[in-house]
Amino acid sequence: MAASHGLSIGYLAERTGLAVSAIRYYEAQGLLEPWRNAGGQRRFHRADIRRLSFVMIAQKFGFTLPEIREQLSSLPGGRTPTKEDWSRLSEGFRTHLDARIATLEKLRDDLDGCIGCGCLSLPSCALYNAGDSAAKNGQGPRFLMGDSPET
Amino acid sequence: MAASHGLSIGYLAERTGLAVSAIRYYEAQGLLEPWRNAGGQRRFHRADIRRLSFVMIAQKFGFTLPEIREQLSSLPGGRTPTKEDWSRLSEGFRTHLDARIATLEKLRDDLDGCIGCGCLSLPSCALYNAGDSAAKNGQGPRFLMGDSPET
DNA sequence: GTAATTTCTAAACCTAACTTTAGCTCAAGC
DNA sequence: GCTTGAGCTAAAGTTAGGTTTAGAAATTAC
Repeated sequence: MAASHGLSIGYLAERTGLAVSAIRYYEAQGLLEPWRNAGGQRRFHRADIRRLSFVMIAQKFGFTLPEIREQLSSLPGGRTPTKEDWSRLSEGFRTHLDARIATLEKLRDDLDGCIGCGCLSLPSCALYNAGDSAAKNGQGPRFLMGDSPET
Repeated sequence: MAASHGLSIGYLAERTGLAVSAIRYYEAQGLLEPWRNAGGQRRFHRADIRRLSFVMIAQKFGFTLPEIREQLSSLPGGRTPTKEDWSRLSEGFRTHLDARIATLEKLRDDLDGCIGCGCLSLPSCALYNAGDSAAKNGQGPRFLMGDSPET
């Protein structure tokens, strides 16, 4: 099944746990570049298993496919990550992850200051500005939640 | 502009910073139940500003719209959250957030144990099982990244 | 009273990351 | 050599959370 002359897409799927359709999709996104055999079927390098493993792990850290493609293409000759490459790239994962955690922790701190408050006033409540990695609109919300009585 | 007999959707948008289309969408998702005036236009309670504020905050904590709808409907008579309701609901936010943070911290710990490793072996690498709030498929991945040589 | 703004509905479109379907071709097993 | 199973492509579908568009009706402003 695992032909000596390149791996089939089905074999790769079996080895990585990915769906065949996902592997084709990744190719379309430029994460892999299989060649074709005489009959037009995709053939993969054994190293592509490692490449796909890297993709799967990078996704866990919240990277998008375009970002992962960039990480992969930062490797000399667009090669598949080696053990040494991994050490370098994973430092970037660490940074990315730390930032996500910090954002959530800030949100938690703001929440703690708000649990007893309940004003939910949009102009003043810290929760509205907490955890924004980037401000969305020019103006941002002005608004409130503790307002006047009814209707 | 803010008619004494109910608020227009445009006014609500102005007060909350939400797009008019988003407010209509939230209504379609069951988060709001405006009534209609003689001409068929939506009219909202002033308390709906608070209701929308709650929705916006809950989204920051990672809740989906169906989840937020449930939280709102857990209130007696489907009322808009009061200060007291907020204290109770926000405890749930805290729990939810703590879980998300814990997941990411576990991922970070696993990464730290893996940075120098570089095996990326799918059957044995902790990164594959780290941070899964729920196992995805029946079987799960078996797989690897540290495999045999090449091609 | 008329013009400009809002609002209305329904349906289509958007992004991300895939999956599903349809209709065919290729490859492998016996 | 014939029957399956695996693979191929292109296009459409999926989910979440909305936005955009089109064309019509209501409301507000002057």
